[in-house]
Amino acid sequence: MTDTQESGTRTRTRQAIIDAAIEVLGQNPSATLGEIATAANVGRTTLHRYFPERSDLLTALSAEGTTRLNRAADNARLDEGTGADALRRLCHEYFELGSLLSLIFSEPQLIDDADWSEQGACDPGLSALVERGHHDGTIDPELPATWIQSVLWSQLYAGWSYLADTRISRHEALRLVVRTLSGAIAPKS
Amino acid sequence: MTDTQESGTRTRTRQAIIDAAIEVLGQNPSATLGEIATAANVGRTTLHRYFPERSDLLTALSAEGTTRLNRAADNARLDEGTGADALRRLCHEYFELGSLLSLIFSEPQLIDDADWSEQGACDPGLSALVERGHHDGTIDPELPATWIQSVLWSQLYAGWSYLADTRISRHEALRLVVRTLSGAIAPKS
DNA sequence: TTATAGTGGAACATCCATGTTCCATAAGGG
DNA sequence: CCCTTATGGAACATGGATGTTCCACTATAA
Repeated sequence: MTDTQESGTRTRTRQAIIDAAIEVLGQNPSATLGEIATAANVGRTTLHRYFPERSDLLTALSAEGTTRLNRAADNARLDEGTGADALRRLCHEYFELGSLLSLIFSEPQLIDDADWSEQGACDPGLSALVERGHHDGTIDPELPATWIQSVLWSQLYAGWSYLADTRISRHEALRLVVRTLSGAIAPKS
Repeated sequence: MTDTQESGTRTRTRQAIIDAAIEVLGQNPSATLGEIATAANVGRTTLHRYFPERSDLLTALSAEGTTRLNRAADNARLDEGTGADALRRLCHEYFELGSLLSLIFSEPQLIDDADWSEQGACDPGLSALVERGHHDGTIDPELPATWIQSVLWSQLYAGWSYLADTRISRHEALRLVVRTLSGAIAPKS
């Protein structure tokens, strides 16, 4: 490697741009590079200096998104407790991702690791979690893991939008999400 | 009025463009007018003849969407039976809207009647339905109507996407949606 | 068949996001 | 303090979507 290192200033600027991009693109996926630069308190020239093409920025967003997603999953300790409890923990962790939720939801192809996402597949950790839930009786056995993944994400997105649109507190929004998600996956009597 | 009438041919062409626009924009909200024209089997020139500007087409889509939405709500007979049953019927009807679901979900401002949507409000029919469900014990009283509306739409969207992404049948997708939605709104024991 | 309504393609102008270059200036490390 | 690094603005080029005009072609009705 020639220059694996980057100045502290550059690292900070780069991160500011990525953060701003997540916020802005999360609200409006077709936002302009100019808007992103403004949100990052940076000139459009500077943005191009770090990410020559729009696709370069998207690639960086993909990496950042994957990192945050994995960190959240780690924090949720998916292999502990019942399936339903693990899913609720994952829901809590993911909810903290904020605008990244909207971005991933509206531009799924940005993340979709080549790993899973192969037509009908899904996150392996989630898949195992659901399977466990099917057996320990905390997750409706009629619901496949892929569908539960869809429900989880759509509920998270709904909750985040709800939080943005109403006067509700973050805590209350999360409570609603977890409550409806819990009911959705619960085995039917 | 001078010419409230339009030739049969023109009416058909106009409708073909609107239908195509719903399909195409439902899949990709930033689709080109050229793509829409192609999908409608119509020249781009013709499209401009009916809708001089893009905004004119969007206005027409708004009207068409509202019409279909209202028709679906009528078919669901929201004032009959328990709140939960009425909501399930509405879910069935809305699911039939197909690509319109995606379009409304990704471009909510297209529909948002000035009527409701006023920060924290929602469809009055739905609101009444939920209130009824709160009292007849079929809908979790902790869930406000606005949140239930969010859940309904996000579930519908999830189900429609799921249908598009997997090899599942339309009927099976709807079954999953109704099943999870029913659990989500059910009063907790 | 003739006249009219409806259509589609080609060519053109325009706008806007994108990407590039250049330069003056500000910031930070030595 | 000085020199390198980093930045932001202005100006310009480019490409794609949009909107317009014009004309030839087709179908339909009289």
